Amino acid sequence: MYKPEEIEPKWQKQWADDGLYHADINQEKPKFYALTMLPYPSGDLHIGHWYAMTPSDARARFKRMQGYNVLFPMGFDAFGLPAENAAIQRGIHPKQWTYRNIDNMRRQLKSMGAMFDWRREAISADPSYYRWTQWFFIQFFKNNLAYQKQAPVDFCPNCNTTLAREQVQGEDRHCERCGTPVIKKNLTQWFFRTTNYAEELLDFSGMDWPEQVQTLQTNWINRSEGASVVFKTENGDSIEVFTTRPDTLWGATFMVLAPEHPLVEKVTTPAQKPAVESYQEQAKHMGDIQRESADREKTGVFTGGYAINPVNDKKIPIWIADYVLMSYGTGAIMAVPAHDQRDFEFARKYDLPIEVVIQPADQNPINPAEMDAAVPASGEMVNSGPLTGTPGDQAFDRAVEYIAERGVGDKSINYRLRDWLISRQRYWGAPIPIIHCPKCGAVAVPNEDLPVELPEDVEWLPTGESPLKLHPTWRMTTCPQCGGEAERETDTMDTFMCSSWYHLRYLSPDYDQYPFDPKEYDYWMPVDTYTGGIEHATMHLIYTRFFHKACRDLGITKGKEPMLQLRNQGMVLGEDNEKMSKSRGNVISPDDLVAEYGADTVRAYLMFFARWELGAPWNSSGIEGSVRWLRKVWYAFLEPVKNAKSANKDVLRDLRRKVHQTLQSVTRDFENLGFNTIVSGLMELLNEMTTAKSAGAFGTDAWQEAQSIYLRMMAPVCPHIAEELWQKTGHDYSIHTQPWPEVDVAATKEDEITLIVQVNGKLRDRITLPANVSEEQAKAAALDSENVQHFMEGKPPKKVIYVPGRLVNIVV
RNA sequence: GGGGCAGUGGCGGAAUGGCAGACGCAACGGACUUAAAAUCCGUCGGUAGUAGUACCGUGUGGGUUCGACUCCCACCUGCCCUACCA
Repeated sequence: MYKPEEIEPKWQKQWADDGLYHADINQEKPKFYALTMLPYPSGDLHIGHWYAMTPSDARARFKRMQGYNVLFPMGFDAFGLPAENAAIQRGIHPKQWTYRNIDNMRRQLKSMGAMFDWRREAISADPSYYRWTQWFFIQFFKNNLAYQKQAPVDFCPNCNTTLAREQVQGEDRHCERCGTPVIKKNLTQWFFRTTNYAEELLDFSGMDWPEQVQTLQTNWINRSEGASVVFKTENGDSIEVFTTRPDTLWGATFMVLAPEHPLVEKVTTPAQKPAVESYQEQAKHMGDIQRESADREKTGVFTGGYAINPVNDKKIPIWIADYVLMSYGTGAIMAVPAHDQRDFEFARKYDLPIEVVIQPADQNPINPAEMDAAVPASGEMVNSGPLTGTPGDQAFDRAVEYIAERGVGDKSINYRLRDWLISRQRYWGAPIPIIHCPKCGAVAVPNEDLPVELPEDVEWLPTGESPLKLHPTWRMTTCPQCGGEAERETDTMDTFMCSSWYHLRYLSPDYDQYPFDPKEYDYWMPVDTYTGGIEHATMHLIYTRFFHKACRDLGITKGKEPMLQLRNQGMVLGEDNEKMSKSRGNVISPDDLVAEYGADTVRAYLMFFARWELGAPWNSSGIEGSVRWLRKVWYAFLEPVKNAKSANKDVLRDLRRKVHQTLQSVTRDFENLGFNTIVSGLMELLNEMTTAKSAGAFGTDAWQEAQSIYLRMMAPVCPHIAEELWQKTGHDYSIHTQPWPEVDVAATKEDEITLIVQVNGKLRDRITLPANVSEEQAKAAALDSENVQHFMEGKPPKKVIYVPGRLVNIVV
């Protein structure tokens, strides 16, 4: 009887006692760093965690059997808001809540039978971990990669904290964590200079990452080429604008500033002041959702001020309007109503002049008075002073040259990517290691004082405000520079900061001289295969790339990228085809499944039931297929067949062929992470083996070989039953240290082939021929076929196509 | 508005441009059983036919090719990302 409840705990204990999955530096072997995104300790391991981790584990095991020294670590992304919510709602300290969950989840992870090297576990909420998170912050701070600025930032009123731009999602601009629509607040916050790396982050060369992730990141960074041009106001202030159409500069008939633009106050005339201020007030109170909706009618107010168009010295009015956003470009635009739809609408509404300066070749001369929409196409420059007559394909470059020569602007590249806002007004995170001194300003906490530990004696108010702000003593300290009274920064870091470098902490979680042991780094990095959900495409995966590159420039890390190959798994939906959630009651619990079927069955089913990168709805009866498979394997290998015949040579040769053909395809599928066809290939081979067994193959040399190869192919998928059967069939412990079997190419060759015969591309017959048949013989045999002749209707063949080993196609 | 991904039986899915539907689930028929479960055997895209077999069939319409689920173009549907981005 196959009893997973007995064999699984037994082998898990044995493997742990023997340190079977310990990965240590070994210069003799090629290394392989397999990494799967670490879980947040929310309380229970979800079937989605299993779906993400099991195939990654199987792939890591396969690599190990191939002879690689494989590192496959696990840890916990342990800081974050749910812990604090538990504190507020249930009165449990976040630390207690988190570490209790970690204990439970570690137990659940162990029930998977994965090859995690638990000695390398890292928990981001441990002071020994966040000490280095803080150290990284200080390196960034000292090298001008971390800075403070006041800006209108996104704030989640439910989570009571600011968010990075990436963490605001969807049309309604909601919080990534809780779904509440965010609001804008003007606050002083800490940022990392991710924009310094915008250009480099667009370079995916040498990386084996899914196209989709590259596209998502490329779109997110959104590089646009144009020019920056400086306009002067009448009293000499500069207003810089960014434009992608410098060739339309002569058509700029007004300027628009964002309502929050710092120059608004200066350019506004006393007469316009009341109108401007009331518009600013209105813009401030309007939600971003309304404000950024493109179909809203454009509104704005004249400031009374004027600017000079630097190419033609024309005096043009300065307006403010909320369709110009302070957060993109310079927060100011030159408006070219003839060639930009937004500016056109605005000009028509407020009766501002429209000047045509581009004439596309395929259109009739444009008359501004009759236009009902802007003409955004490129074309010959007209009414453009010295550049009039410049053809469309040269217009951009000539215009840029012209403004550069006159010193009023230059070519410029703009990105939508923003600097990463890392301040969080929360308790349960790594404190930002800064001391604010009234004399010295923001001063980094000295290295010897790290970590800045979170105080444990804290209280939560129902408001959700950070207890660090309210703590009676923690906040008060002295300035490391002048020794005077000073205050600690009370904001903590975005948890994405912790997860930007966890792959480095795994290398040496106990090392206390540096974030990682350089020897370990040199051996293991970079990560060879990284797996996780695609939802991190524009968050974690951008942050961690930025982090690596920034650290590289500081001499901390090496190489272009931290993760060479990336693969994304899909999502397991509930049986009702909806996202699993407690409120829907469609949650599948891995603990229940393991109790009912055993871990190997769950692993096999998760790898089999869907294309990994797509995911699929769960199917409770589908798992029966995996149950039957393992039961059949058990009996096929252990029970001798009753009244056995003796197998003939054909049976054994066919068996060997199928075994080695399967080995070929399974090896390829493991390499390419094609997990569903690994399992289906093994099922198919088992069916063949069962047939061979009843034909008397059991116990023969060919059978022994088949069995040995089968169990080794199965070992990465179902490690427990494979180990048990390996032992029971007389092999030495452990199957997981065995080499991956080698394909006997000669054995895979068919000695007979079935040629399909087509007439005009339609299947008309199948003929069986010796594998070494010549082209002439094959064609002759095909033409000889009765059915083929029937469909040729007596016509002579015009052409006969022969694909060796596959088909003959007769064209008549 | 811009960009991306996907569309194959009742379901999940398979198929280096070459036999569409491997493998599995469900369903149906049968064997074993007093019965059920388990197990085993068989059927399982549609239409016509007792059958051999024929015709149709991979979202729709075109194209390339001796040959298209696969490559190209257009469209439809669904999902995801993004968006007054200057």
